[in-house]
Amino acid sequence: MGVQLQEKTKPKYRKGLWSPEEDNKLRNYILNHGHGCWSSVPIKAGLQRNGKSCRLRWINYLRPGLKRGVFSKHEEDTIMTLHHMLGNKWSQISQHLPGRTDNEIKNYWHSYLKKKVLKPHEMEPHSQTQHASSSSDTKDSSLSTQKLSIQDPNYGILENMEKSTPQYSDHHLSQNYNLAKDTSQSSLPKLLFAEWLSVEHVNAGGSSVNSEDSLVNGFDQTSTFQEPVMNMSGGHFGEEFHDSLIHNSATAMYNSQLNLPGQGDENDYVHYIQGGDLCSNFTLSIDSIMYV
DNA sequence: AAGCTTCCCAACCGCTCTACG
DNA sequence: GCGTAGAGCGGTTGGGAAGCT
Repeated sequence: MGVQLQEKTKPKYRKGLWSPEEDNKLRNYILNHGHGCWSSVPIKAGLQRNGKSCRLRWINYLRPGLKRGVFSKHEEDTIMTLHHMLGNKWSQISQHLPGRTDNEIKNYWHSYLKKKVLKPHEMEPHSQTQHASSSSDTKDSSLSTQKLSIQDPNYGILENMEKSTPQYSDHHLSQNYNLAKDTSQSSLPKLLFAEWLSVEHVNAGGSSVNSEDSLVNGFDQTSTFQEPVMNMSGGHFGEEFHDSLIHNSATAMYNSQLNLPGQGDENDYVHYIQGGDLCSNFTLSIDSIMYV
């Protein structure tokens, strides 16, 4: 009886944190075969997990193109705006933040933005110069500093390497973050939109990005980050928000000193964005420049 | 130095929705 | 129409790291 009952019980699935070996198994399987039916993935991949757990791990951690790291001011603003409009529709909000998962946004909301909404008068002064920090206490300040050190445009795909081989990330970061450091006195996390530009265009613009960096694990991260493209007509957002996006993007581009044809002042960049020339010429979406 | 507290975030849980037989 | 399985979503939890006393 007892034995029969035991035999009928569901198989014991492993729970808790994923090991690097499990990550590798899952990643390799999905990259080679696709996920298909999630319930069959752990069996075929040789994992002692249930399909749901595999799906979550892939979506929130292993999926190529994930950004991770500190949320930028624009991401933060986007979350605040969309949350005001949509409520706790994290999956919908995440659709407007490429490289961010709903879980990540949800966590960020509960750990930081919610407090910011509740206590705007206390949080505001810090948001001007330290929006990456979760609060004004010392722990969060130090945390933000720590997190800024790993704010890599390719961090999403380098994260595993960074965790297992810190020396790699140190080297990599020192190579690629001079610009981010130089362009911001304010310790704001910045994701340069050069990340989404083709290598030729980036190099032509005076920025140096190793072409190999955009091809990791056989994935073209550049193209990965270009989708989904935000509705430029403003259909997703109010007109005011849309205009501010355009303006902020133009300002960011101006500050980044890209060599765009006919560049002059920030207004030229606004025209590029609004006219669509930028997107067609530089394979750039409005989503990507939001992160500058 | 050690114990306690706080916070972050990865992961789990439970629910709803959809597709299919 | 009903039952079942799979997928997706949002709420919640718990481990661990960091700060505090």
